[in-house]
Amino acid sequence: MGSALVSPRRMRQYGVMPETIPKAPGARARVRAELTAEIKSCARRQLAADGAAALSLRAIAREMNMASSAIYRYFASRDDLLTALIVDAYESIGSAVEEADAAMRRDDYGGRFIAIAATIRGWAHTNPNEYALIYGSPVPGYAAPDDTIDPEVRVPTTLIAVLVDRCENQELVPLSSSSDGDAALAAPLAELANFVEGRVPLSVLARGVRSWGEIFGLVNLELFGHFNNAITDPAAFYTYAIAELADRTLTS
Amino acid sequence: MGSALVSPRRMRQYGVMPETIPKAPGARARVRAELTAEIKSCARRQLAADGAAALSLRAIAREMNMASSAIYRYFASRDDLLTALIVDAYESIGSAVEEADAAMRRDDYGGRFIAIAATIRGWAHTNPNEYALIYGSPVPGYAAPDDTIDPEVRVPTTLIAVLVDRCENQELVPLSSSSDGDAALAAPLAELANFVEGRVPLSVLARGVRSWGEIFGLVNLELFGHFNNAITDPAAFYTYAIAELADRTLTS
DNA sequence: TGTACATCAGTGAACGCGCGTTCACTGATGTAC
DNA sequence: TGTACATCAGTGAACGCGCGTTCACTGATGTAC
Repeated sequence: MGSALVSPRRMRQYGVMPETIPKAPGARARVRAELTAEIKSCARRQLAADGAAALSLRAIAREMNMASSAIYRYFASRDDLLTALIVDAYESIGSAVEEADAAMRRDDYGGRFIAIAATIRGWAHTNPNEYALIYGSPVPGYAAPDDTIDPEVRVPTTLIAVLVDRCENQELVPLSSSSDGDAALAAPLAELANFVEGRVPLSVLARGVRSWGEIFGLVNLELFGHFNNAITDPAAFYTYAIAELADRTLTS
Repeated sequence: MGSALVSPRRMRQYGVMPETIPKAPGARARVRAELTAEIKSCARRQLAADGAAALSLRAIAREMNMASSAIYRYFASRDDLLTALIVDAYESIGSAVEEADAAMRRDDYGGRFIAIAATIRGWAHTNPNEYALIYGSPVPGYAAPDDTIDPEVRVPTTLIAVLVDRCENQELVPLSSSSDGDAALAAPLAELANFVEGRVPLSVLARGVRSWGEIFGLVNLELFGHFNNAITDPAAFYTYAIAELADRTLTS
């Protein structure tokens, strides 16, 4: 593997970078990145088959025709691999949601909201076990490190951005029970309010959180089997529900 | 254990049933029921410590000072025990919710709704791992048998009962977008509609499902850690949210 | 440019562990007559 | 009523398995001069 590759140093001497010759980071680094990715995708396949708790380094090594000890060249421990998978999952759904949002006209607030909500369900259906990994019950004995926070926050941040844009760029008709509720909400939503820096009234922020809850609640209930024998067509119902939800979240 | 007990047959001869003497089902059956319960409560403790995937028959036996093989006198397999725990958890939250509902005046629809929603969150906080067991990601490699359906359905059924009562006993002002939506909802909600036998308009039924989603969505997000660094006081926010939700679910 | 050395990927054996489940058994409890 | 037999709870050893992780090692790739 990589036996015909030329070293980065030699490339720099030549002053050229032909397509067939690996780029700057070096052949070894590239192969390393590829194998790291392959381990993760293999792990993801295993995740899909048996869930996070059953994730096994030995099984991955077996599937990759490596010694089980070789995995430790790429991940320091099982927990490290799990963290990488969690981060990847958050980044994956985060990008999907951000792209869906970006594809809509900026001032089509309802459209953006619906696009985001639809993308969440779509991603969850395409990647059910990664979804369960990040939005299902926490893996026993595993404590997520701080690296997961930033990726985790991308979805709710995108949702909040819609609210912010809606409030900043359109004349805001105060939402029905807003004036009464704002005082009661100041303390409970303190952190979130600090994040949006007053660009969104508390009552609207509260609606945003409730929407966040409803979206993931519906997806959870469906994906984890609680709609069986009750909701005949979950996709159609979801479409209906998020249209209504967009309406009530973004208009007075 | 039970060495001084008198047999049921002898009791029947005596014609008396002193408190100190075991009742009809027989001493053995009673001890058996007690030990079965003890195994389950021990398993529940283990669940709380390490999650469902880590549930171990050997660990339970160890904690109970039994041979690991003895557990098989009470549960045919690990999956059987897991099923029993799942059924118990559903029954537990089901009873809690039904009792909370029953404690309210029948025609206080908002109060009943709020009581139900508050009880769900309360139960989840008191029994976080049982909650995760039934509302979190499914246990890998475990397929819930049909015995779990009836207990599972108690919570949503109680919620629906409030809607039914509300629609049957109060003059119903049609909910805003109901007339338009009903056609689109007929197919997706067919099974549920069949269950309520037309006592509730489809648009109201849809609101019920959405509420169900929001309630469990909010509880899930909070319990599984997604409110960290965002919602400062989840309990207060939840109280606010379900009050609003009750409003929008039950009034026009 | 070629050579000497350092870095790194991957190996295979081993450690120590816990698991679910089966089985032949002992002894206590319940039942029929 | 007491006795003979059947039922059942619980034991302890064993089977076969997979796991995460460590370690000393080999050989290939990259680097400095």
